[in-house]
This record gives sequence, C-alpha cells and structure tokens, in this order.
Amino acid sequence: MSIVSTIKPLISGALTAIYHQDIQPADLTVSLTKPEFEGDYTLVLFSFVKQLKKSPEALGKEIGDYLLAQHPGLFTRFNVIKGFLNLSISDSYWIDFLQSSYNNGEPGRLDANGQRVIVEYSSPNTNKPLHLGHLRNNFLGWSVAQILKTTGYTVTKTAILNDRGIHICKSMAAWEAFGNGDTPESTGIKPDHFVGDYYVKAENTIKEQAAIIVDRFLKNDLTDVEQDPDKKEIQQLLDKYRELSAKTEAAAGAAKVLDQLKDHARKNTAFMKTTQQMLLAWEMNDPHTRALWNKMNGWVYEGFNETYKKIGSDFDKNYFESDTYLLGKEFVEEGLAKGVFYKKADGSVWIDLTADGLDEKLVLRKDGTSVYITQDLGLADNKYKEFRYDQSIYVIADEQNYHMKVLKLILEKLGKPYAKGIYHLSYGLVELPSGRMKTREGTVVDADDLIEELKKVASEKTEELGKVEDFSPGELNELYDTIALGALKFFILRVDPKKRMVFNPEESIDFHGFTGPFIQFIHARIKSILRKEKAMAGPLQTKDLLPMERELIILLEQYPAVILQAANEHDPSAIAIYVYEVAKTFSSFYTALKVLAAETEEKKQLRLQISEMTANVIAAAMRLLGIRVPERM
RNA sequence: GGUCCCGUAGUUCAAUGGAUAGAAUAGGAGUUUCCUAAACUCUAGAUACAAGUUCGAUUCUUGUCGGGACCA
Repeated sequence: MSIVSTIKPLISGALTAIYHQDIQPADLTVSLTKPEFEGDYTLVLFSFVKQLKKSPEALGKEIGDYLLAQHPGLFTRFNVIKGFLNLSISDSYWIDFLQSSYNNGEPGRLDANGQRVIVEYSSPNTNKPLHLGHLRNNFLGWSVAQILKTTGYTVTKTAILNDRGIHICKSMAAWEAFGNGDTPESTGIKPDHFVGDYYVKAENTIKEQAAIIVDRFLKNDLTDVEQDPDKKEIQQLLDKYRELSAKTEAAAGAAKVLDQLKDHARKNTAFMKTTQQMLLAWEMNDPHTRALWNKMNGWVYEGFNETYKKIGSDFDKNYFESDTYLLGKEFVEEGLAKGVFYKKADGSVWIDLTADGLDEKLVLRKDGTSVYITQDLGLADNKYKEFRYDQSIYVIADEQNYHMKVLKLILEKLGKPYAKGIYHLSYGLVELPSGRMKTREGTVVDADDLIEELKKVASEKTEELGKVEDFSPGELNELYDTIALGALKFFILRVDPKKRMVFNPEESIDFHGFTGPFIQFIHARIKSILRKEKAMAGPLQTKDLLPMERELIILLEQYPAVILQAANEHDPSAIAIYVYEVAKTFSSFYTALKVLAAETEEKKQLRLQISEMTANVIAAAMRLLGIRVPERM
C-alpha cells in the first residue's frame, strides 16, 4: 500500500467527519510537496473550496488539525500556504517502511491478475537487416511486456514476419542475377546483411535502368512502355513536364512531374519485370522460386536471431505473413451478411466509416484479393481463438495510426468481443538531424553497426579510466556489452513513445548525465559498499532522519506506483525518468554522507539499508527496461 | 481536399489543470589526504502566436503560423 493511497482515504474520512461531505479518495489531488516548502505530501484544496464554502486557509487548518489528532503516528506537522495543505510524515513511518522492504529483491512485483495480454512487436521485412527504427520497436515491445508481466499479467510476446512480397523478391532477383552462387558463408558476411546487400543492388539496378528509360521518354521514345496500360498517362505527364520546365518559376512542379515519370520508368525496367514475375511464380508455388525464397529468408532469420540475441529480444510465437496473407476473407462474408460492409458495382467490398470521422475503406479488391486490413482482421481473430486475450497490444510506428483505428473500428462494428482490448502502442519515428532515414539515400542507421560502435566507445572510455584492470577478457567484453546496450536502450526508452525522437550519429550516445551508464555506475558504486559490509537484519535503532536520507526513502517508496503507471499507460519512459532520479539522488546522498564511516553504528545500519534498497530498486527498474546493471565498472 | 500527431533553454528530453516550468548536455565558476570524479556543488538560459474556459493553463477549446504522418 503506497503512502499516497494510504493518505487519500484518511483525508476523505476527515472531510466526512468534519463537514459531512462525501468526497471520494480518487477525487483528491495529493502529490509530493515541492522542495521549497516544508512537508512531504501536499493536498490541493482549491478543488473543493466551493463545495464546502470555506476559505482554503480555514479548510487546510481544520483538515490538518483533524489528521494530526487522529493519526499522530503518521503525521507530525502541517502548514497551509495559499490553497495547499502540506503534510509532514513522521520519520518513524519512513524508517519502518525502509526496514520492512529494503531487502526485497523484486520490489513492485504484483500477484497474477488473471488477465492475458499479447504484445506484438518487431515485425520486420525479411529483405534487409534491422535498423535503428526496429530497435525502438523492439525495446518498447519487450519492455512493455516485461512491465505487464511484473504487474500481474500473463503475457505472450509475438512477432509477425513480413516474409513475402515484392521487397523480398527484389533481393531474390538480385541474388540470381549477380550472386554467382555466393553465400553468407563463402563471403563471411552476416547473413541478413548479405541479403540486404542484394536488396541495395536491386534498388541500384532499377535506378540505373529507370534513368535510361526516362532519357528515352524525354526523347519522345516510348517503346519501353508499349505494353503499359498507363501509356496515355505517361504521354500526358511528358507534355506537362515540357510545359513546366519551360518556365523557370515552375521548377518545383516540373521536378514533381519528373518524379512521377521516374516511377513509371521504374515499373517498366527489365529488373522490375523479372521481380514481378518472381512474385507471381511464388504465388503459384513454383518450386524453384519457393526454394530460393526459403533459402534467402533462412539467411535473414539467421542474422535476425543473432541480433535479437545480442539485444535481448525474444518472442514466444512467430507469425509469418506467408501464412496469414490470405486470412480474413470469411470476415468479408460476415460483414456483408451483417450489413456492415457493402459491395460496389465492380464487385469490390467496402466499409463506410464516414459517420466515425474516417473514410470509406476498401476491404476486398474487385479481383477478390484481400488487402492489408483484411489480413489483419483475420490475424486478430486467430490470435483471439488461440490466446483468448483481454488485451492485444500492437507495437507499430505512428504511420499506421489510421490503419489501426480502422482495424479496431471494424472489429467493433462486427461485434467482436475482443475489439475493445486492441491497443495500438504507437511510437514516433527515430529521425536523423537531417530528417527521416532513407534506404535509397543510404542514411539508414544499421542496428548491428550501431551496437558495435557503442561497444567500441564503451571500451575506449573504460580503458581511459583504468578502473577494471583486473577484469578477465570475458568479463570486460560482458561489461562493454552491458554499457553499450544500456546506453542505447536508455537513450531510446527515456523518451515518450508517441513522440518522434532525434538521433545524431555524429555525436553518438552519451555516457554522462541522464543516461544508462550513469545509472549503472551508481549501481556499481553501491555494490562496492555492500561488498565491504551488508546491512544487518533487524529493527533500526535510529529515530531521526537527515533531509538527504528522508528524500531517498520517500523516492524509493514511489517505485511500485511508478511501474503501475507505466503499465497502465504502456510507457516505459516513466520508469526511465524515475530510475534516473533515484540514481541522481543517491549520488548526492553518497557525496554528502558517509555510509561505512557513518557518525554512529545506528546511522551506518540505516544508510546500509537505504543503499541496499536503492540498488534493488535500480536493478529492478532497469530490468523492466531490459538493461543489465554491473557489479563493478 | 480530409483526418490525426507534434511545436518547451543553443541542443536532446521532463512536467495526473496546481505553488517560482524541471533535467541533461554545451557555456561559466569551483570540488579529489575521505565508501569508484563515468561523480558532486554553484551559475546562466525556454512554454511558436492570439483569443477563450478556470480561483489557477505547457496541459483543455478555437483560430493563426511552423514541422510530420496518413486517407483517396
């Protein structure tokens, strides 16, 4: 039971006793007192001043007097400033709290609540390696799953692998054209990077071939697009381009038209045609194509698994788009029967969401093939049948906000009981200072490269400090790993998921200040004390607390409330911000007060318990973020 | 054209409608015979703009400007 949830009912009781007014604890605002005022917790009085027809000053005094008289062991003093009642909690309360919980190795853990949750995250395409954006997705998904587990949910972690489609066919076609039978093994390249290199080759080939076609367009030679149904449109675009490029003031418009022409040219390159044929062959179950597809996907998975292992990401179940891309057609029938969907004259099926502020949305093409939303309906249903979830969390970038809104809405309209449990954990893109990362411009920050770079920085920095000369090479490697990933995960998770964030590769990631390594360092420092002497069990003799001691205990007491908030809001950043605050406060405490050489034996025991509890809370909080903490660094 | 998200110190991030808007970093000034200086202390610096609701607005509403995404 947290201190705030202890205090609120007492205040509510006081209001009933003094004024015979029924004000629920949930309607009270109780927060930490600002450091410039005396007191620990503050009740905001304004909100019920009107209802009780009293001045804030009188209210505060009467409530304060009542609380002090009724609960003398808990409250010691109070003061009223403007509309705020500042309450001081007794030192003995905090000392009892510390003594009873300092050695809890799993602070904040709650008993199972019987609720089942699915968290779907990562969801990469299988044509190239993971990048920084995937890392944000993975760190968020893994952490939210861990937070929910700790707060009592039964969690299943899933990924959907986008293993089919034009993107993987590009890599396949490029390997067939340029691979000469090379393999990751024969070249010594990490397998997912190997496949990604062919994707880049494919893109470059398309670009080169398209440039030639565009040149011919401009010379009025349209032989490349004889078979293209859009030939007329291309002709029109050409005319428009000539018209615009004749005027200097229309340069931007001309460039736009030129881009459209380039897109047409891309479609008509020899390479794209090969790729399209490959996709068709795949759909027809052509044995050669399927074998090639299996081989290249296998390489990618091998590489992914290595990266996942390195970053500590794992899944209970994988779904494959190649299995799910035909799902959902039964929903079309069901929706038509229920009158939720309607059929247009050309045979395509739609849902009208204009009454909900959205658009009309296609759910089945006129040729009878399904679209993404159809598959997603089917997959959501499959997952429910398998797991009977109360909550299904999708960790997907905010580009999909609209799509996910539509998904949930359609399921609601179809009367699916699980629709309300669908939650889109939407996160913003990771951008470079120059803007969005772009594959075609080669500005994508590769996950493996980034981690290696950070490990290098960690090792250089550590060697500079020269504090770990007695570490074995194995221990050193583990330490560098811990620090590098700690820095990276903390950097990403400390930001509110829904916000876009900027990553500057030039400046790399800092190890000082509001960072993972700082918190790891504080943990190592505490462990260094506790290796010399551990706190003795048994009641503490100290009766009074110094301000720094109080501050830390009060902060540590909030941990369970913080992880509950993080669980409810699906937001690990609340934990990151909190655990930094704990580490920073300990750092000041450590500088100002001696633990092992404390003034008295009683103070030493008190501070040992505070130290141990701080280490426990730091380790537990960092565990929820997927960050390890070292014993020494 | 329509819908949604975001605008806070030079920079990267905070702030359940609550008190004088917090950190970090970069800048300036200090701290090491003492449990790890990857540290600590001090200093300077910001709510895009305009109305409205409220005892009280960074937070809610509307509009303007700026950035981003999506839908056809």
